[in-house]
Amino acid sequence: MYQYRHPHPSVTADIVIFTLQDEQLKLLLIKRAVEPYKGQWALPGGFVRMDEDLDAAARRELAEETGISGVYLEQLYTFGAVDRDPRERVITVAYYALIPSDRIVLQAATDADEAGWFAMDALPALAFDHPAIVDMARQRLVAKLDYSTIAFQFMPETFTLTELQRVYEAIRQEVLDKRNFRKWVLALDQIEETGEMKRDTASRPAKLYRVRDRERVDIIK
Amino acid sequence: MYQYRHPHPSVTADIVIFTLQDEQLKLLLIKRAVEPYKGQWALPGGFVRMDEDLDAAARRELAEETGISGVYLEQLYTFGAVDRDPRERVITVAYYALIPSDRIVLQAATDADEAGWFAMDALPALAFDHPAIVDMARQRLVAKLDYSTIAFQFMPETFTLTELQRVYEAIRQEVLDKRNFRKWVLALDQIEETGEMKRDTASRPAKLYRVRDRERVDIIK
DNA sequence: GCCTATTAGTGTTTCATATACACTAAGATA
DNA sequence: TATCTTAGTGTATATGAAACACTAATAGGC
Repeated sequence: MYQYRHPHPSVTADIVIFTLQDEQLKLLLIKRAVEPYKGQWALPGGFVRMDEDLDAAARRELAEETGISGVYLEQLYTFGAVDRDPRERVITVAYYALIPSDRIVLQAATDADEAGWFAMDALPALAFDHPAIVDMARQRLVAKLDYSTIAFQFMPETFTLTELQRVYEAIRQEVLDKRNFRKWVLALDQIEETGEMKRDTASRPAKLYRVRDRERVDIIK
Repeated sequence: MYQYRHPHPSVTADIVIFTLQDEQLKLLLIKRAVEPYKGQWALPGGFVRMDEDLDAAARRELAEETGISGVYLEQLYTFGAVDRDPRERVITVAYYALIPSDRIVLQAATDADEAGWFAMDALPALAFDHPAIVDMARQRLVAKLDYSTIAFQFMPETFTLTELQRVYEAIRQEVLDKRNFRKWVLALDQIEETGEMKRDTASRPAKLYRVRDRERVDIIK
């Protein structure tokens, strides 16, 4: 048992894990195996250990739930309403992560009872205040599309300009002009031609591109 | 004593309190009365109580340290490095607040041993990881100048356009073109003439303006 | 009362960036 | 070889940002 002279809250790290699949923005959710909200879908997450930083806790949870490491992860917001957890005071530091579409792993690799990808416009009922967390994460992602190169984090090693455009369109929920998009994205000077072509298609082959520096997310404008 | 089956961190709310004084961006700091970092300057803040939300904790600390309430307050980031506090694991949810220049209260009204306003370019040594917190707050403030109406939160009830311009110049550390600034700020459609003039000056009187909706901070562009 | 100093107030031109818009090219398949 | 499908490309227009200098109103000194 651990004793303190004043009451202490629990602190968790919850993660909104985004990916793009079938030209749709999707979210990884896990089905809760225990009360409260047993059987309901929720964001992956768990308690921050005493010997790990907040980012490390988020990365560990991400790895445990998805087997994925080395992806873009950013702190979103800290949610600490008194009654957000019916058991005890739990403050959660929410993160969001972006998974390249070629790194979506099998659900068998996950830690939880059941896990699944859900399209943003077809989410199931979520436990706790997770709807608010998801909503804020989506807003942040949409906002960051405009002033950063964050969207590249969704791309596989190589990709075509049309594929990249579909990512922007899926997140912003609108169609973009092809010529203007290409002009804009090439002017960012963040992607380069690989020299290869995408050939497995039944039409004209498309040039393949790669991100110059995958680690980096720049602020633009 | 409070007992838990797993170790729990302490959670605090620390606040970066900005104001503008003498055309300079300033920060409220308190001198620590106890170890660790006794005698050093630090951000105001304190433990989050079990029965209060995070925002409420930040507002309470703000009131205790400055006597000020009802000002703009926004969550900044949560800092939780393992060793950021030498005593025990302390995770701090950092906030920043903006104080109108006419609401700077006497230091006698504060809770702490000693408190004072410091210009951003002449800060004393700060306790804990507070330099990093202050730095992030300054960056956030500068960024928000460009895409929100946050700067109005620094203004008193009525003010002249020149005074408003000085606020932007102090925060952005650059001089702005008078005509372009006025065109831009009036086009925001967020301030209006009071009909009064500022007359206590030894030159041409200036029109006084007020913010239409002081509660509101809009995202612009 | 008038001259001087000080800050307030005002438009237009130029440049850069964003938007609108339609046809040709390359390969696969029938 | 004709057809289908997606890739790839340029220009004209509109909108917003930046550069730039003089007149107006008051206070204070003479």
